[in-house]
Amino acid sequence: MEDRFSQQLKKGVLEMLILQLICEKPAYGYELLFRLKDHSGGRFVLKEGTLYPILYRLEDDGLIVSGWTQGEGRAAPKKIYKATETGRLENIRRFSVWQEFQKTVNSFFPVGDRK
Amino acid sequence: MEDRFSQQLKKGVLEMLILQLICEKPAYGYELLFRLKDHSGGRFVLKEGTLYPILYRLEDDGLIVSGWTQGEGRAAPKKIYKATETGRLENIRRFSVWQEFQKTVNSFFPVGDRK
DNA sequence: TAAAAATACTTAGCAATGCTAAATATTAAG
DNA sequence: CTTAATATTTAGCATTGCTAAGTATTTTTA
Repeated sequence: MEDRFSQQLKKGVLEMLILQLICEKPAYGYELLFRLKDHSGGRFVLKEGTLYPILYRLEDDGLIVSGWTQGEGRAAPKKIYKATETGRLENIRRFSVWQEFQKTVNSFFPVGDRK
Repeated sequence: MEDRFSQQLKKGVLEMLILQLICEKPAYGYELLFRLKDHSGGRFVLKEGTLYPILYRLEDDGLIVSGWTQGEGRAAPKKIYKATETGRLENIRRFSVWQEFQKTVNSFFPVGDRK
């Protein structure tokens, strides 16, 4: 299990990362679990109960849109998400806010501490 | 007002920063509001209702200890917090976790995006 | 071919933390 | 004397990540 601190650090950031992944390439939910896990070197391993509500929020906020795949062959239908133009702009804005945030936080620690 | 995203980014980080400030120098609550605001260039401006519960948590977790000032002159008593040895170790650990976390998150964004 | 595992999505309820707001009390400033 | 600043406390809400469980289909395995 993960400690409380690491858990809290993710707040907000997970949504940013999922939006970034969808901006890179349209994706369906279950697939994102693996892209997140792989891309983070196993550091962000989510259960479905964490991921799907994030997708619903992003859609409610108009940052992504969803559509079901038409039965290709005999595969079960999947819900594909892709970024809207608003979503792409918001993604850029969030990364910029995140970068500023990092700078501010890091400035609290003397340079010597940053190995 | 601040947007939801910026608000969520603070989760966990505020507690880390307050512990860091107290590790640097013992302090009382009200004073920390100003040190936080000044050190962050006005980016972390807390109400008392945000700060004090963080101090109580840090104390409950044994990372800081408190003591009241003896009436110096006719000044009202203040509750001074200082870091315990456990607190100093935990502070170092958290900064290390925070640094790893930043690296992982940043790796999701192509280098070109990082201005 | 029957059982098990993997794929895929949904939902309910809990825990942690930041936010607003307000109450209390003392001291300093007008 | 009234107001503002200092200083601490507490209550209640919103957001978001977590666990857990349920449903349904497809693929693998025994």
